[in-house]
Amino acid sequence: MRAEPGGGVEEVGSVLGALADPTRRRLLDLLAAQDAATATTLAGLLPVSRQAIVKHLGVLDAAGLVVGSRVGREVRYSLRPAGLDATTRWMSSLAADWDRRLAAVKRVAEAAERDST
Amino acid sequence: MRAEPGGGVEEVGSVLGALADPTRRRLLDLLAAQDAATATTLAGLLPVSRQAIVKHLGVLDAAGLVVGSRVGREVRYSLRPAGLDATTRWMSSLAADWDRRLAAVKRVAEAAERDST
DNA sequence: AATGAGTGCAACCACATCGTTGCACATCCC
DNA sequence: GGGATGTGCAACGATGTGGTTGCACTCATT
Repeated sequence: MRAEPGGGVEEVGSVLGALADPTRRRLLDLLAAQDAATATTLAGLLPVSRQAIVKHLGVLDAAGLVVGSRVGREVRYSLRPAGLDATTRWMSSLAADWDRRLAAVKRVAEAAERDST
Repeated sequence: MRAEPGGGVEEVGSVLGALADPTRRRLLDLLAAQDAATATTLAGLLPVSRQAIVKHLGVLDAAGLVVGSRVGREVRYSLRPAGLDATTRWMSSLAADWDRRLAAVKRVAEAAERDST
């Protein structure tokens, strides 16, 4: 079963982990630019072997960010709108979450400031 | 020199990498909940050694998400509002970026749909 | 049917990462 | 001063990760 961002805590890590690698981010960029591509094609655009690309696509797939579908003898990979969409939403909520916490931290800092002066 | 999210591409990776580890995310949670804490204290709250905590805090510091300041014989670590703030902003812009691309992908998909029918 | 392009699987290597332990050094407090 | 507490450094081990290569297999094309 593929990871569905927005679900459990486990998925958070898989998405962040997938996004942490620069080659995988480039892969997402490339896929966004051309809708769909095969591992072999992508390997021609990046300075790594096809097998390395395949592994990266596997990680991205496991994180629910990408999907591959077989067409004849080749496998076309493309972005997974649902997964990416969920990820962006989750990121926004995480950002909001942190905003709340930072606000709390700032309040404490200001209170300490007042106490010391 | 510490990483400043919102700056170059390199920092993106360091922040995502820092956030990818569950123990580090818990560390951020704990720091958000109590404003400041030492590595020794934090080690008491998590199932890992103090040294492991120290390393994690080092990674978080390198990503600009946390800061440690010496107070007598102990070192108090706390969240770094500037770094986290920049990170949340960057995440939002990344999300927006993806939204644009996904919209483009969807247009292409719909066009293909029209062509094939 | 035979060749070529594309994929899948497995072994392997180098290196990073997460975790440990042991010990030396600094600092507070009696 | 001397003991307790906290930090810093270093070595080490296990495991994960990014990358490679080699080879077998599948499918299209002629």
